[in-house]
Amino acid sequence: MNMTAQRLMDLAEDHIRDSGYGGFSFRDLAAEIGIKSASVHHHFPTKATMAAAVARRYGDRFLASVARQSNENPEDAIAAYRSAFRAAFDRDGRMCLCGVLGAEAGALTPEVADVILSFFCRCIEDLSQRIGGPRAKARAFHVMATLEGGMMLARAYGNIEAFDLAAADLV
Amino acid sequence: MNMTAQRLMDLAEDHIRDSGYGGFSFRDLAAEIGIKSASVHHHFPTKATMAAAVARRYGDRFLASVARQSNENPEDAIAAYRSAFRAAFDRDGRMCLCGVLGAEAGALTPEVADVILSFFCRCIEDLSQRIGGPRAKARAFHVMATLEGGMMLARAYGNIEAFDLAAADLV
DNA sequence: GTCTATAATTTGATAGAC
DNA sequence: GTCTATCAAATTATAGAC
Repeated sequence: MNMTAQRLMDLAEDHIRDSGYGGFSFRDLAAEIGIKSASVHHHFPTKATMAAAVARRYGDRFLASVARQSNENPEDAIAAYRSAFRAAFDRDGRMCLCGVLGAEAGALTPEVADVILSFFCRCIEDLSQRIGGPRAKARAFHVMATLEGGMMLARAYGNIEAFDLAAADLV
Repeated sequence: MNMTAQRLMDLAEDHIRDSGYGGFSFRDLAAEIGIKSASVHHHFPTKATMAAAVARRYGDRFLASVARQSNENPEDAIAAYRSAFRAAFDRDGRMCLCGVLGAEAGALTPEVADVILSFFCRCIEDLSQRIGGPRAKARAFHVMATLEGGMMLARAYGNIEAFDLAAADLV
């Protein structure tokens, strides 16, 4: 993966997090780094392929980031996920890439939908194991839903306070 | 508002709930009821105007639906919201229209974004009053975030069980 | 209220030269 | 790896007849 492909993925990631799958075009991305749209096809054969690659990289990075957090007890695991999502939103006011695409599920090719589903499965599996106990699975679903929904509300309000209010009492 | 306009709004609502703002076109809607796209412009001047009208009607109907539920205590209010969203998802496997558009916030015109924000404000104001107590506002944000995120997860999983797990412990 | 016709733009994608 | 050139299709929108 060379530098141009990485810059293209960076831009696509920003656009998707801001406006969804329809929020970027090969022409726009190309113009933003000073090349032509035909050159983008050299790095990614189709738009769906590129979106899948971006979502895969996003998921890998996110999981790696929460894995670096401490893991003493269930509260730590939940806090790690909350702070990872919060930091991203605080940085640029955009929400979770997989959350945006998950909401648009009907517009996705199976290739992209698989990556999105995989992201949620991996998060919930990881959270479940770290939370533990008889209600681990339900608690993991609850945490992911609240954090994704909290980012959605913060997007609509244009204010991270909505996320903080929504996620304050997460247990 | 005549019957053709209502049928067009019904179709647009389904498409948006499935695939977002980019998930419908005037041509598609027109074809689905057997007219031409130029005729759609007679009922709605622009696509953004139509999306705003659809979102407004969706919000009015949703608020009216939860208002009809009993309101004895905070648990009743939360249950009313949960069952209203759940019933819609169970009916056709699609999520909340305002949730989808909220996630795509960057792609919306100010006109549409205003309606989406208004929906969440109205829900949270209503929930807050019915929940009551010192933590009412935070609890309302938490409930809305969990339900919207729960629908997003159910969309990604293609299974309402994800919603039920996420929302099971809502208080 | 619906139609035909069409404008103007954007989009995803390809062929082939350098 | 990037370019020029181009295609085929889709999209939003408008003008004006019926």
